[in-house]
Amino acid sequence: MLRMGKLTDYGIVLMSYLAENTRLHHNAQTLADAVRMPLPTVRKVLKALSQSGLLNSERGAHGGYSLAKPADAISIAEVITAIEGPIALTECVSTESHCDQEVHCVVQTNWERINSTVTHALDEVKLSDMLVHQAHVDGVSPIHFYSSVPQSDLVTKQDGELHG
Amino acid sequence: MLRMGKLTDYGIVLMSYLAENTRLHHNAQTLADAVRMPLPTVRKVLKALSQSGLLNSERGAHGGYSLAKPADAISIAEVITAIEGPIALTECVSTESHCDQEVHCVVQTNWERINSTVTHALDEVKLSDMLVHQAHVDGVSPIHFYSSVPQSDLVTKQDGELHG
DNA sequence: TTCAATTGGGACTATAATGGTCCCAATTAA
DNA sequence: TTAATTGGGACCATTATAGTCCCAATTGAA
Repeated sequence: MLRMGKLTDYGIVLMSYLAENTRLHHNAQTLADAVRMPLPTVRKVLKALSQSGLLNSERGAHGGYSLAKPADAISIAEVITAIEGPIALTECVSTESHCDQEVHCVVQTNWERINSTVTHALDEVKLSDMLVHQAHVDGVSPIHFYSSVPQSDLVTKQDGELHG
Repeated sequence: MLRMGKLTDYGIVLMSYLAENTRLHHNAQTLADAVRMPLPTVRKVLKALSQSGLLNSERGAHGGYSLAKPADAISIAEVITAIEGPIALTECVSTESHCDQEVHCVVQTNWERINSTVTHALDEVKLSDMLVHQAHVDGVSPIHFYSSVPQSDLVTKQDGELHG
């Protein structure tokens, strides 16, 4: 099974949500509520997306996040890369690889081709393509953006509860 | 990073080797030697490939493995599936998924599309495509089929360096 | 028949990766 | 100043993976 981390899935969901509500102000707490994920995890994902330049962030009171580019200019590949690092199916095509046999490795060349094939495929799918219901459904509430991810796992333990 | 297990990489290498030497008799030990991987691991991978019908196997003395189909009829997707199970980028598109929100989950539909895009891409690459040097090099020894995978294991993991 | 060479089908363990949580510093507005 | 908020980690528990090993079943040959 080709795998992608859960955090990346969260990332797609969050980005999709932001793509839908570009006007509003979104801080981590708001997003966590809207998407029904635990705040700490949401914050982690948002940080990664922000660091990669996919999100603009503002600190301080009234801070928050917003898309750095239009939704049709953000590809799924970018989101994946933001959270999981460069797309590389095998170690040998990653930049950190230092396999001694590289020079002789015929397989590597082919992996690179496969890899770029996949990367291209994921690059053609834009964030805006994820908002299908825009065209099909009217009046869909944000609740429909819930992740594919297990709610059962999501224990709501949050670190922001300092007020007694 | 989109990940694929090392065992799958081994699998590709082994399959490639078998595709090159279709005539000869190949038992696990022979293959392990040819490809310079530890025997137990090679056996594990060969079992998986055999179980999925990509390899024919013969038991008993003089037993061994051979490709079940011509190399141009075996896709990379098949090999991946044989070793890692069905290709599914996220849990929600896998058959074992039991996400309560599935009905409401708009994202899922899109993931399925992305997933099939990737699957198709990997389906178009055949095992025979991995044997590039057939056309370019003459007299290449099996040694060139070494895996992309760690001889000296990759321990260079330092991701703590994050500053925009 | 008996033995040796193989694959089949696991079980098992140590290690690495991941998910998830939490803490505190820096920033900003009121 | 104080409260709200992001930034940049550290930390731990759980899971997944790689890798090894064992023994039964099969087959060919002495």
